[in-house]
Amino acid sequence: MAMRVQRQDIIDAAMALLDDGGVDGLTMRRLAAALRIQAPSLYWHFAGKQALLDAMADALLAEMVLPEEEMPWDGWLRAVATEFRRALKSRRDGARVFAGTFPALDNVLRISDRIIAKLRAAGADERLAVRTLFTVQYFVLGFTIEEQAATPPPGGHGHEEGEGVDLMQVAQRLTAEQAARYPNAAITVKLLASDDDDARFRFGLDRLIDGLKAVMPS
Amino acid sequence: MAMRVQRQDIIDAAMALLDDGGVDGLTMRRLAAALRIQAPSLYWHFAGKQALLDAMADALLAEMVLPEEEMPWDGWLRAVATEFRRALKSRRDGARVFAGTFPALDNVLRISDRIIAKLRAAGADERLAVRTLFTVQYFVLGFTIEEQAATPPPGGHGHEEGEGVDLMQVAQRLTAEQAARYPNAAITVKLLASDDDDARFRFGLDRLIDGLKAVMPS
DNA sequence: TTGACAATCTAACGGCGTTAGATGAAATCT
DNA sequence: AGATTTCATCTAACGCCGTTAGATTGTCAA
Repeated sequence: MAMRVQRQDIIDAAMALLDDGGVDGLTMRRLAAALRIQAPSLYWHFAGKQALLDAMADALLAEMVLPEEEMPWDGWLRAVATEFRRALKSRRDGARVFAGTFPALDNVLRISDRIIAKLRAAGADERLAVRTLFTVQYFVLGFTIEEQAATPPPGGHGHEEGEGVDLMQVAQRLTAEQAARYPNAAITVKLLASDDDDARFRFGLDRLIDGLKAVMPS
Repeated sequence: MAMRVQRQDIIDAAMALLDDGGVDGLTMRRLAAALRIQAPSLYWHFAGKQALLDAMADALLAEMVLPEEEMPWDGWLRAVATEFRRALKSRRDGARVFAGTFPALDNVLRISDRIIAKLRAAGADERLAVRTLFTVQYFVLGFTIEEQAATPPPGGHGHEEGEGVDLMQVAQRLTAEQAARYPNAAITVKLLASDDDDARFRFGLDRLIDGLKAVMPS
């Protein structure tokens, strides 16, 4: 007699399933099992798996809180980008889920709209505003995908040795020959593994926004 | 009696299969069929599909030609980034293939090494050089993934109506309600569909490198 | 000739997304 | 109250997928 499943229940369960198992462990059958129904029943609520993933991507953005309206555009944009990364990281493989979609869903539209409005209010024309939006988005998305692809240093309470790339392991597996031939690359891997992700993110974002400042009319 | 298949033959065939069918159409069975062998035979040459994809990602970079050594670092880096995008776009879904790997393979190491060397020669310390490298890489990768996810405007000789997102179609499917509530977002989709990809890429890349210039010692 | 090794084969396992069509439960209408 | 529609689920199955186990072939060296 269990209560019937609603669309939002499915999204919630899918998010939970995403957190353990990652996107590769998220299957329609497992999702159905978690909801105590059979897999084909999901297709009454969603046209297919992609539609579910689109809804999940949109749900990720629902958690975003936009900064106050009064800030100057550059600080505001930096805050939005930081919040975007936070939202993507709130679920395992969140960035990969988002990157695989092109959803014209409510939250995506809502946030895009706000960003464009802010930039236009700061004096940008349509094209500059749109290009700025997407440039920042590409950076954040690319950064976060790779950030989530690396298994966190051993602190991460229970990482199950599943998927993900262990940077330290990569560094050690470089053959002596490779390390000798490409010494800078060898250093890169080691340094990347020890660098602070938040600081790295801030570095790139600040460079980008610095560059954008130079072409904004204000 | 047909000649036995070599590792490189498999990579070549996989690249060809990637161009029609995309990454979703690239299966071990189809790849084997194209080579006139059975699917399990592939596992003698590659440990698994991921190893094949890693090799493909590395092969994408093999086509990169680095600019002359004498350029100033900023122009040189811009040229490398442009060439990186070109290499990713040389095959359908190339950016997605590359993004799904973390290969410590020869071409990746070789090119990383050259970039770090160039930045260090320009006065950057290790950390600045590494952060610069990855910041640019994230932008290019993010940009190109989304660029390749959009089906090109009707010019693209035979695009088979397969996967990919048609921006014009997205724009038209926005409900009147959505367009009314998020007018800036509606404009965004239309403008994005009509903007020139090369110019958009140059815009973001130039802003990024401008921002980097401000923190390079030189 | 005999062995070793490289490269392929057949057969199968378990899992996947998805479809077709029947079945039940709840709300709505007459 | 009974009939009908709509919502939500079910069973059964199809055609793929990546991958493994283990037998079999071809080729070259000792």
